[in-house]
Amino acid sequence: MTADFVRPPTAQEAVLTELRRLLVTGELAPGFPVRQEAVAELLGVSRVPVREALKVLEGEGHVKYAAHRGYVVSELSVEDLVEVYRLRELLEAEAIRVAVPQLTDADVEAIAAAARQVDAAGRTGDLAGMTASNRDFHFQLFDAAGMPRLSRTLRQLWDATDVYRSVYFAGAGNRRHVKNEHAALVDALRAHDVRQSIALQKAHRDHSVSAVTAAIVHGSSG
Amino acid sequence: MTADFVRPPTAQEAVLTELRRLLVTGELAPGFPVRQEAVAELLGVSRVPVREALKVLEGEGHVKYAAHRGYVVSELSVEDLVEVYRLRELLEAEAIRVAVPQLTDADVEAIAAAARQVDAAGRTGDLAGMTASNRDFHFQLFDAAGMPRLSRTLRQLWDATDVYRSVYFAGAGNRRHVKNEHAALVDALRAHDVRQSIALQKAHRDHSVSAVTAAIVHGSSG
DNA sequence: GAACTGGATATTGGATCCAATCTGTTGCTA
DNA sequence: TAGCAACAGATTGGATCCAATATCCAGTTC
Repeated sequence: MTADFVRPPTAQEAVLTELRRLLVTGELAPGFPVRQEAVAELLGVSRVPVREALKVLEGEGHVKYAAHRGYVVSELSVEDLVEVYRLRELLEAEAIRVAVPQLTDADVEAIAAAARQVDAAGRTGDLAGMTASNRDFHFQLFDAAGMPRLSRTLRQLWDATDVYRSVYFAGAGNRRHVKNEHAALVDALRAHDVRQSIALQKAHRDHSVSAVTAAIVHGSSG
Repeated sequence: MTADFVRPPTAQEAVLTELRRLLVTGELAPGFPVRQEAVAELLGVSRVPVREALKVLEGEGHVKYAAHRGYVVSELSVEDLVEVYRLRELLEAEAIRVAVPQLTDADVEAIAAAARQVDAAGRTGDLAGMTASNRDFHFQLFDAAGMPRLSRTLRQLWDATDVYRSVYFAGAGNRRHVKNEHAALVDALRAHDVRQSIALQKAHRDHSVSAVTAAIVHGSSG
């Protein structure tokens, strides 16, 4: 019997996972109301676990809630996006500052492996795979700082723009950029060069921000 | 009829407010399990809104959740505390950097008024009043940056240590410190002096960290 | 005596039902 | 026609009931 299949211990978790997927794929699009009954029926559960999952997503900013009016998928304005990237700049720099000096060879290799996975997913045009392994690449680095609260905050910030991120990976030119930038960052990590790592991460981030900005101004009706 | 009392539109909100109060006053002490039934009975509601409120608190890190085992009030280790203060340092500096140049006279006066309220509460020994108006003092400044996500993140960080904060205000010497430091900060704000404001906020924060650290190592059994 | 098995109890998880609120529409009135 | 009241349907909020799981303890086996 294969042991790598774990059914979620609770329905709330299963609902949460599925709602996250619907949000990042855009099947639940920004601005749309989330009908509890519809979600419950879709997933074959009652509304109770749906409501608990929605409360989690509300805390993460993915949906907005108004009493007796329900949940709506959050829309990200350009100002929000700029703020998210500014906060990421401050916090990712801290994570790198702390993590890089204490990276082991095994850490670096794991990060490099994630970079190769991004690349592999890119070659097959697997957008979901790219976003997942890209996230893996960056958070292996951030988590190495050993600051769980920092990691959690960074995850929230990344989550907020996840809906729009896949548009960046859709462009072939961007994919080539990503590959080169990841490779350069791995080199800097291997050399334990903090300044260079921070600079490369910043450049990497700045490249994606314009693509995501464009996605927002075109995608949103307002 | 006085209009300043608004009953919460939903029970979840009422439960959330009350649970927050129980957490900051320590009536729900770190490490203790939160029995849904007990909370529900205490507040005269069913377990459903209690569970939704607990999911919010879980997202904020106030309680920890394990499936089928329920919620436990989070404990803050000294490492957690150090991390929280480091993140505050980074983010509060940013808030001040953005807010101070664009503070209006009215903003400064509102902040100064909050400082007087802290002082007034201090003279009557009203610890809850002190923590509340102290928070008001600082977040009027942070919010003036016009960065809602930054404000939200800072609130989470402040919340995390709120349980332990009142011990700081309990000392008469600390109260005098607070008064002087708030006054100095208001002067710097009035002068629109960013560097000085950041420095004073840092000193202010550093003074409280040792008191809170002491509270943790004495209060916790581990 | 240590480890395991089975069941009793406490607690959480989820489904269903009903109440409260919101939204859109119809019809009335000025 | 503009505005308002009343009603109907849809949707959310909450209470209750039952199921699933965990914990604890007694009894059994080796």
